[in-house]
Amino acid sequence: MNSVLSSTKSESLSRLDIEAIEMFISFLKLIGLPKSVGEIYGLLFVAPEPLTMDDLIDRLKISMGAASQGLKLLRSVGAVKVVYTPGERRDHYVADLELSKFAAAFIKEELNPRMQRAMERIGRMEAEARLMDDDAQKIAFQRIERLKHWMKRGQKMMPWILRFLVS
Amino acid sequence: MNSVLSSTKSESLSRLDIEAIEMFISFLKLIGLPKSVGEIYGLLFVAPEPLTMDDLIDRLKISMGAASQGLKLLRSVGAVKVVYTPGERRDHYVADLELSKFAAAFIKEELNPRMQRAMERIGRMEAEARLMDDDAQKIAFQRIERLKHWMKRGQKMMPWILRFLVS
DNA sequence: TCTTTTCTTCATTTTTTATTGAAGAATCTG
DNA sequence: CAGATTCTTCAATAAAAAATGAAGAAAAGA
Repeated sequence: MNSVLSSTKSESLSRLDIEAIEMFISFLKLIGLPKSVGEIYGLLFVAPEPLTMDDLIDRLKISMGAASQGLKLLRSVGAVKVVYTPGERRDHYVADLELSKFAAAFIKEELNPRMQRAMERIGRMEAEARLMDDDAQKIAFQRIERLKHWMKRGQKMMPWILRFLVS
Repeated sequence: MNSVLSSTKSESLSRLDIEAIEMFISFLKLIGLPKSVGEIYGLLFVAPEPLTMDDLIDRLKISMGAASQGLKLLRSVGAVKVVYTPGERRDHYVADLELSKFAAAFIKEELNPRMQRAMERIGRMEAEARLMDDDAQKIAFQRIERLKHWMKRGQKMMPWILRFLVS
């Protein structure tokens, strides 16, 4: 059992905690993640010891559902790890400090699939354009070329970015 | 006046239009822009001739307000230009095909300001950490170092990305 | 196996974000 | 400058996204 002294429960947030949390809320929002996920990761990032879900619920004042789902997401992108603590019933969580995980997940889960679908779309657009009369066709192909150009550029850039991120 | 034949009003969307629109909705959403902005840019991107706000309202079935605000935003990032058409009362709009404008605007308006604020935050975090006792301080500085590391990495990367985008 | 604790899921509610459309400002035309 | 047209703004509404918490599943211990 936790002694009264060692319990991290119901400790309130330090200024350091709050700075970290606000920072991650802001950055993670950028890649489309909800506030609660930023809060959870932010707190875990600065926490000197692993925290339980209860700690998070308690200190961040978020619901059980938000905590569970947020941790699930963070685990799925590898940004949070479970630390099994012998003699403790609950799971304990720590932040993986490798921030590139977020960017990598964003690229993998958001950007790449869209690019994939865009390539298919471009194929269909070319088929449509071929049915047009000369003038319209010329303009259409010009624009489609532009799209292809940017797609290629994106695809050339991505591996480079990933390599840069991984260090 | 528009002749009955040349009027582009109330023409419905071709499959090509729809592919382009869906594509831009999807990509612009990625950088936090609303659907209506994607629709507007998508249609302008494939339109062979400049369109008026009315054309957009008509063909996309969006409200006057959405059209006006969407065009304002797109103009502000340089993704749409006004083409003055002699003898025509209304403004005519064309898409700037330089897609990098979106990425550049995103970096300038979203990413950079956040990085700026993050740097300030990190300064405050260091001040807070200095007030902690030894053990906690050591851990705190370790994490703060990590943040600084990623900030530097980001800031090194950005100009490179921008140069790459501009071509 | 039964009981207790911890965690997950998901229907509902809340919050946030985007859209609408009417009022009125700005612009053009004669 | 009056009248008509076009465009912008913004309060109200609608739509989308996130958070809540209760029901129950999974896991651990007795």
